Amino acid sequence: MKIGEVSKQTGCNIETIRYYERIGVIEPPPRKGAYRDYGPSDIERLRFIRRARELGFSLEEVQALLDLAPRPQKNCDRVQSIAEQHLSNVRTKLADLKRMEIALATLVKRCGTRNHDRCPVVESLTGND
Amino acid sequence: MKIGEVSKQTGCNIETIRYYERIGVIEPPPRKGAYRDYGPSDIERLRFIRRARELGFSLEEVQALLDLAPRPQKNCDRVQSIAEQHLSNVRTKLADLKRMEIALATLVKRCGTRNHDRCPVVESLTGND
DNA sequence: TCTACGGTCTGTAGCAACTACAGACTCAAG
DNA sequence: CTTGAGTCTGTAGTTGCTACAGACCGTAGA
Repeated sequence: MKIGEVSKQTGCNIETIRYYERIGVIEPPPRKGAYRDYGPSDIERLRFIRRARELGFSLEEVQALLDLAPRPQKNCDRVQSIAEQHLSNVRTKLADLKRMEIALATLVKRCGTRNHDRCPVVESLTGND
Repeated sequence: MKIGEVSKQTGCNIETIRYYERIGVIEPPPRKGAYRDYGPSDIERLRFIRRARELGFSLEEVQALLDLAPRPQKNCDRVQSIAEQHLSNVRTKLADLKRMEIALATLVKRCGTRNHDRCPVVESLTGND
């Protein structure tokens, strides 16, 4: 199976797949002639990576999960702790973003009311504190 | 005023200030001898940048805001539209993160209950869809 | 005046996680 | 045998910094 097909089946784009190979997240597949020749297990692995990335795991975390995945029962605790750590990071980011959203929404709203001589966005960014 | 002092007063670190100069977000200040010599308006500008960055504006957006800021009344509409656009991006990210959080929390929770032969995190990332 | 020392200078390289080429090559179909 | 789509390698760009190395500057104390 050639890389274009793999790309279609996994949703990873071609450059990304080669990139993963380069940095060691996936193994270099054998070659059929000059072309990389992928098998079903490569598809699985790439799908795993893709799902994990969609959940916001870093490639480093993905790598760790991939190393633990072959013996899930044995490594469940460690997998859980990676996931928990990541969840807590996500929650931090979420809180940050929420604060940003509130601040921005306030600004934009003040723009709408037009009870001002000056631009409230510029004013607030210029700030005097 | 030397760069170290500016760094303290603005919260931008020294390398970052020089970086902003390099990419043209701030003007190169005059030199006193070999050293950059900043004035109060540089402090203001850097504080503006810092606040905007904290609200998640990209440097490109910050640049645009800085260009518009000197005539706030005239450019209020454009400032508003940058802010609105950004707010909408923030809301998109917020929604994405929220989805991630829910998915992760579900996984981690299933880990906790231990009603499983296999690791639910690995299972779900491996997936069969 | 010499010297030590902290701050500053320039220039470059690194980070994450891709993405985007250029320019060469391959391989199957017509 | 040629065409053309797909693939190959290698390198550079993206964003917003951060982290050096190695040189230099300027001032305070001896």
